[in-house]
Amino acid sequence: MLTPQEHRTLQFIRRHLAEHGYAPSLEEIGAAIGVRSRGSVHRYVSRLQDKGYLRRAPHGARALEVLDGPGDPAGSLPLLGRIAAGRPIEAIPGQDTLNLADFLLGPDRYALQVVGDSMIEAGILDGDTVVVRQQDRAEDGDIVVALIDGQEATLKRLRRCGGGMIELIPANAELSSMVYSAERVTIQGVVVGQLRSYR
Amino acid sequence: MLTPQEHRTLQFIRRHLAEHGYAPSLEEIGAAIGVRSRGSVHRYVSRLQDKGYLRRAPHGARALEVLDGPGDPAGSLPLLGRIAAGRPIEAIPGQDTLNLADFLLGPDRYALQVVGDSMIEAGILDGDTVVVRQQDRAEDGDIVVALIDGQEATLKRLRRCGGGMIELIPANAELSSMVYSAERVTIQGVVVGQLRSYR
DNA sequence: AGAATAGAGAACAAAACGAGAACATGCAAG
DNA sequence: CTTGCATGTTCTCGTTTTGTTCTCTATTCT
Repeated sequence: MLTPQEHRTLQFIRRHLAEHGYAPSLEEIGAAIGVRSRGSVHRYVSRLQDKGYLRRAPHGARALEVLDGPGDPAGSLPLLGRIAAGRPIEAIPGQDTLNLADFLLGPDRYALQVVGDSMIEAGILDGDTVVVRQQDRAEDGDIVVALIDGQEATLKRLRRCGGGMIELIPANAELSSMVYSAERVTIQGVVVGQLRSYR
Repeated sequence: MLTPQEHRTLQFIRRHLAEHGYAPSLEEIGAAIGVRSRGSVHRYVSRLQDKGYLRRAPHGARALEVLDGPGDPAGSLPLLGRIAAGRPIEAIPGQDTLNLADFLLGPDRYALQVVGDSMIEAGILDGDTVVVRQQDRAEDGDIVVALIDGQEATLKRLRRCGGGMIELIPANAELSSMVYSAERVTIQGVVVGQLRSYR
């Protein structure tokens, strides 16, 4: 079992890792847990390593890695069924678990946070996050991340007009679609998923 | 594990790649992370390559490819930034990873697949999946799973009227809201998240 | 008192860092 | 083809940060 200081150390390392993407230095850990001496911090980290909570490369700066503690989330939700207005919730045969990874993850994917209302009628609201698969081709009707003149990035629905022209259609009646010659438009990726968190 | 500079380098390469479709030059990377010397940048890129985050063709200009880094924890996506129509993709300070579990999972949550268009103006489309937190209370304005007369389940926005009446408001101008006495309505949960997968 | 533990800090070693020179390579303009 | 430019590669140098190993002291517990 961990001592209070060891626990604080591990907590801080986890938090720092989540927040910055890289491990803290001994100095930083010390500042966080209220210890001035790097040597003392070193002792904590060594003990956490011995107890199997951390892995560490000798002499590598910030070469800390947090190992799986007990009780890490599995990444899935119970999928109870379908809800339609005015009916009881109906189970989906053969489908009782929603695995987030299967649902959204995949190779060459990344997330972008959407600013603005240009795709609101496609159910993509200001502040939503879209999952984009990186690729340079898209089909008509796909929602794409497009680069115009190598400068402006935008999220729009794609349609090919005749004559090498490309139409980028917002899903917002207040905005009008733009038509560009194909050379001016580069497709950076296609939206394959979307997610939102309330509050 | 990555050092802070290595991390910034990788983030910038990812973003540049997503936005422009080709890798940045050493000079551009240097400018982005605040290093004047191409040699130093080269060292970063080499180290990222050694650590398995990048692949690189020798002597090819801008011949960089981002691999699925060993440091990317399972169940997460690289969050490259914000996209607003007509602007370059802008990095989000202090936020470069989207952890699906943090984003959507939590205690007492389950998923429901939505059938119908009754919440379309709230960005919840037919076929979307909503994440619901099970609870029997909700605040005005929450989107709730409500059970009417213990029979019909429905997804609506909640509003309390005076006199023990409850209004369930669809987000669809073609439908009208329904008002029930409080006894007839049971709240099953509150929508806390939503996700969608295209194709 | 004696043993165990924690923090401070010194001293050293290794790694990371930034700069910049020098050279190689590939590409495109002339 | 030659030249020039952008780019990648390989160095060296000096500095700073970071990790490692000590010893010393204070505190706690038995």
